[in-house]
Amino acid sequence: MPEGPSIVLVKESLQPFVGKVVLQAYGNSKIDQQIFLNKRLLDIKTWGKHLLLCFKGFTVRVHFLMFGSYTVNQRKEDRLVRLGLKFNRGEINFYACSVKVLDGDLNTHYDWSADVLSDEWDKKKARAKLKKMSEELICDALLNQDIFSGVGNIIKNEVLYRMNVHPESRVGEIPAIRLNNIIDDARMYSFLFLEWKRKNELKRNWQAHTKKFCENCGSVLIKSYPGKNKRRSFFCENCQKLYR
DNA sequence: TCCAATGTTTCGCC
DNA sequence: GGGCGAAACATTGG
Repeated sequence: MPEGPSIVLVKESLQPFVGKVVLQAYGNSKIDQQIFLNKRLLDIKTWGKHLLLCFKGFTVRVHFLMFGSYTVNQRKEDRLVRLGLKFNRGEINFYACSVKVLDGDLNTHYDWSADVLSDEWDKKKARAKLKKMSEELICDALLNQDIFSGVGNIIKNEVLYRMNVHPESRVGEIPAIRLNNIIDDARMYSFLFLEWKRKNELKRNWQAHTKKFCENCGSVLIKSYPGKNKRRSFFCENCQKLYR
């Protein structure tokens, strides 16, 4: 569920509710649920891993974290609903997610150019941000949502494998061309992820994530928890160059 | 059966 | 107050 492309698919699946009016809101989220009553769902957007339900004057941000889920027109019997929105025809239910209300103009809350899946994605800005953190390891930088909003651990592992760069490489030591390639591939792979996930063949296309062997050279892939983030990394010491 | 894990925020300590 | 790490949250597949 959680990486950016998966959230785009959630958005797509909820399109039938856009333009509809909320008749009832419920659930155990701490937000004031009165605010939804008789309000029209105007639009659904995403910013990286954030799902954004837009109403007049405010937006609800849903973040699925690791384990969040949702159902459409049905409920999970054995789960508490975090936030449910009932419409004239049908309902949306969110579970085990983070829910927050954002007031006013969404554009004051989000820099769309940081979202790797956005039309407004700006790789030059990503480049400039990376320049300011030359000591950072690339495995941490790729997970930085201010730079690569929407990139998660799977995308991180796959991009570094595809670009032949070791996760513990220092950003400032990676040659400019190669760093540019990583930036480009973060976006490119995110779209591949989206289409593979849509067709239910994402896992089949993983080359590094959770893999045992390098399909290029046959070496055993290293599994470790590098960097500040200490997130699971899979990489080939033979094919992925360490810059430091 | 158990454990790790597609994520992020908050809290406590130094 | 900053930096760091642990804890918290909560679900599912391997």
